Amino acid sequence: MCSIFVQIMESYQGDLTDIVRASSGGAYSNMESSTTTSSSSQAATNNHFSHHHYWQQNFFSDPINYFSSFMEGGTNFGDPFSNMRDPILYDLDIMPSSGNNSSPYFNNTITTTTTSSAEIIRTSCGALEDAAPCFGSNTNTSTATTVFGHKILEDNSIMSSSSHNTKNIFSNMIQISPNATKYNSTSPVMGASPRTIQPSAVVSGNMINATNDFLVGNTGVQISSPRNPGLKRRKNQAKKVVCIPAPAAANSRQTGEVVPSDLWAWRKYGQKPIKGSPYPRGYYRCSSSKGCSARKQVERSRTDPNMLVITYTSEHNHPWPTQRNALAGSSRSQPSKNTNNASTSKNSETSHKAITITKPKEEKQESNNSEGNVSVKEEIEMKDIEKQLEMDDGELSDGISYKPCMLENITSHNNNNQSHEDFFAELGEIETDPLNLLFTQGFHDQKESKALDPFHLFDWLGAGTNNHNNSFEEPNSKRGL
DNA sequence: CGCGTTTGACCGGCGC
DNA sequence: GCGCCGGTCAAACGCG
Repeated sequence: MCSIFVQIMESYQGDLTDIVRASSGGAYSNMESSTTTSSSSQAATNNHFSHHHYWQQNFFSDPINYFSSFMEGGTNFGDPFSNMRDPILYDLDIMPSSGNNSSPYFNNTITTTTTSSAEIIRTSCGALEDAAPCFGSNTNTSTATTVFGHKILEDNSIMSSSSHNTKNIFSNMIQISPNATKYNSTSPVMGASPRTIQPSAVVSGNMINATNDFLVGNTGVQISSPRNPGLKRRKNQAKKVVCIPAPAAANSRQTGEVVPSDLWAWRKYGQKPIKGSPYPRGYYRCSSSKGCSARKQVERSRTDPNMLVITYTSEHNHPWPTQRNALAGSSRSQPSKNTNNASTSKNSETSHKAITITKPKEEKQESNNSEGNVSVKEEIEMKDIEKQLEMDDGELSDGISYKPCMLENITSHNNNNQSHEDFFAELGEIETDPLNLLFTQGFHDQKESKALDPFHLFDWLGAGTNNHNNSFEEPNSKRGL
């Protein structure tokens, strides 16, 4: 299973050296373990990337908006566009359903801390095993559980989960451990009790509030023109760090990283070698809209070259890019691409599907969540889990319901099943994914008809980012399986 | 033409 | 005060 940690940091000048693995298994190991019978070992890690291109690509929608969207039912940050759904949610939903028979396995766990100087949101994403058919071979052994949960964790949950090494999905999470105390004193948003983030035990507090504090509280953070003296350093700038499995280097450009795609259009404006790291850091800003201050930095973890660390800074001040915008400038070709036919038939078709799939066959009315369109099926499946989760998370009860989109066979998976169970048991309330409906139906349909290639969606989702190169263009060819 | 990347230079914060 | 370092700019260039 792959794990993604999103870390929200207040006034954190993160040092990637601080990134550590929670466990020896590492994200990849987890990813692998979920998809294969073998226990975690990093042996196969390189091959994972291709398998997970799909989710990687899709998973990286703007975490800021992503979180905000579900935290406040899409209304948050004081952002006029907060209602805009983050494509990431789509991604999350898509994944599970995209699978064929074997249940796709996909978890998304988000945690955060309120009090810590570093606001942390973890996102754990299960490997898309089943997407594998589209991506090529898959070790695909035992049934992967279709666990598709988006969860918000409280720190205790995290803690405990981390303690269950073999059973908990968190056990192998990579953790970003910022120098939590570094800027405590200066951070207005920081909680009263800053604390150091421990590698295995991260988060605390109520995520919602924490996030709100962070997100909303930081809305006042201004990022003006870079050369503006007062703002250049942005010590207090809100940051979110995402650590993900890095795509195969071979798929990247000469000097660039394979940056997971999202719907936002990013333009690279700089690259710098980072001291202490053999890998350069790429600087991207949102090109979807002029004046958008959203930026991100992409670099490989110095501690684990297989991991990409993406730091998001600031927020988008505009709606989701339109299709056109998302695609704008994305046409730049990559020399070695097009090895995969599936990836070539891009955008028009898929995007259309993705966009048009806006209503689930069955909708659940989330009273508090204006966007809470969740299929009944899903809800039922998640009922039990949610019950457990609800108990843990009082914060989320604010009408925010964040549910796993596709939860199938939750009990039917292999050796990792239990981890999921533990996982959910320890998680906070699951929220309804506001974006579920978008892809939910689409994938159900797809699932049934198999007519819809996950790649198509993938393409669509990936269209917003840099280029084709970032992604999944060569799911098979680069896989090395 | 409009978008992207590349890349050297510039600037400012920070530590010594 | 100096140098290191990270973040950004902006010109040059590529691509469709």
